[in-house]
Amino acid sequence: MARTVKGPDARRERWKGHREQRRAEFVEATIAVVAKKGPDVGMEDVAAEAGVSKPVLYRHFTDKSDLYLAVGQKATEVLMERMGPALAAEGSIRDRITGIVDAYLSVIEENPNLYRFVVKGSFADRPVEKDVVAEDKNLIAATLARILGDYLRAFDMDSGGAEPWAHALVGMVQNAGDWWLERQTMSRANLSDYLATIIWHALDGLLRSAGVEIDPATPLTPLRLVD
Amino acid sequence: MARTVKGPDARRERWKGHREQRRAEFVEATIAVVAKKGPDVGMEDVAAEAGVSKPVLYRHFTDKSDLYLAVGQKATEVLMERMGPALAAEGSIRDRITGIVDAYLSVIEENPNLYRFVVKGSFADRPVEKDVVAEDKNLIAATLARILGDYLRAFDMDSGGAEPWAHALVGMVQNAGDWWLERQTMSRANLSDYLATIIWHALDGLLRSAGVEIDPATPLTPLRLVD
DNA sequence: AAGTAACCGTTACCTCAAGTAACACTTACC
DNA sequence: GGTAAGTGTTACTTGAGGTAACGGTTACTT
Repeated sequence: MARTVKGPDARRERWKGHREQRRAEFVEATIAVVAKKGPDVGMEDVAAEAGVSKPVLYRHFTDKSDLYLAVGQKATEVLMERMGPALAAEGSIRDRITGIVDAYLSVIEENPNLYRFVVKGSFADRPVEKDVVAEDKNLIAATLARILGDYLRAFDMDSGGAEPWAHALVGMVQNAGDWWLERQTMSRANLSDYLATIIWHALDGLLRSAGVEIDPATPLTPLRLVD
Repeated sequence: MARTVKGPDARRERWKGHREQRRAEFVEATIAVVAKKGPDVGMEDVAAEAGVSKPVLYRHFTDKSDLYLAVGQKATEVLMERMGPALAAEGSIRDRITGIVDAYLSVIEENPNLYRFVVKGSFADRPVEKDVVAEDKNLIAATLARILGDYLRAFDMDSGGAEPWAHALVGMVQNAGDWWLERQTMSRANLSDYLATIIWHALDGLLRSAGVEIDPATPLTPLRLVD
């Protein structure tokens, strides 16, 4: 009895969650070993950190770039979690922009090696197609583009520029952050403020040129969150 | 007679220029083979393209990253040559910004594989320290920072923001250009205009907040060229 | 109870690109 | 004629990514 109704064989289902969990475990191991030994770790190091030999690792990831990709996604997730509150926060626009930028900077400041691993160590050998960072940046940029587009449409403006805008903003913050991370010649708060100023002025100019006036101190209710 | 005054032995000097020329030759070969076979070429491919075997290549470059670096520098040189005129051009500020951005985009549009090789294929294996792209981006950013700083000082403004500004701008244009290059969903002119708009507004806002008013159509004599 | 589908894990190997050793020949300065 | 630079070759070493082949465990199926 029980289930003679059998789905395709319960032995197959038995592990469903387990595999996911195991992958996550290896991703954690990678992050740990990167934090310890710097961004130039190999598959063997990762396996060792997880207390296991290479083939086991390869049972869960087809490939180095597969692992790297997973790490990148995890990192993006962490990043998003940190930026989410800043995105949704109450307060003036100016302050919210600063908050978002600063959230980003604080994440890379706290995990410099992970950041380098994901951003620099990418491309996992051959295939330029399967770019690891690109995926993550695109995800972030897409999120941003959606938010921007919504706001533009809310003001009855052309939303065609939302995508280039989003990618421009992402690149701007990322590159400035990268520079800052390597030689820290100013405080984080300072940089956040500089970047937020640039963004704010650009945004203000854009709206102004469409005849929309906005006060930097206006709270401007969020249209929607990260979703 | 002649020169019994001997410098350290003329046999050493004899090749001085030659080595430089040879390096340049290999750099050209790399660029050629990358254009032909895509950004994922190995040392053997490069050597073959130059009609020579690997060890010869290694006589002139200590290392893969050494070659990559040289290629990056050459590419940066080309880029600078193309952006130079746009930097120095007469015309309104707005137009000049557009010109500079468009010059950049046109270069990556014409050499997509070289661009990918330099930007993505970087990091030449292990050493994250010796980052290939970073060098070039820093060079460009430094040039920009100098120009910006000079202008800011000319207006008696705090020039401390010039460096972050420069890195922000570089990242912005680079990332937007990257996105555009992969999926060309808008015309180059269109993107140039969007980016120039962002930059112009940011710049305008910065000056405005310091009480300086500037007309986008003002020619604004260049303080100095690339130098 | 026997079979089997999924996992656990190992050691020892293969592969391929980066980089090197060792060797031989050429040119022009000394 | 000696030698310091360069020209070039084939054949090797190295190291990291990735695989083969083996054996053990668990819990579902028959």
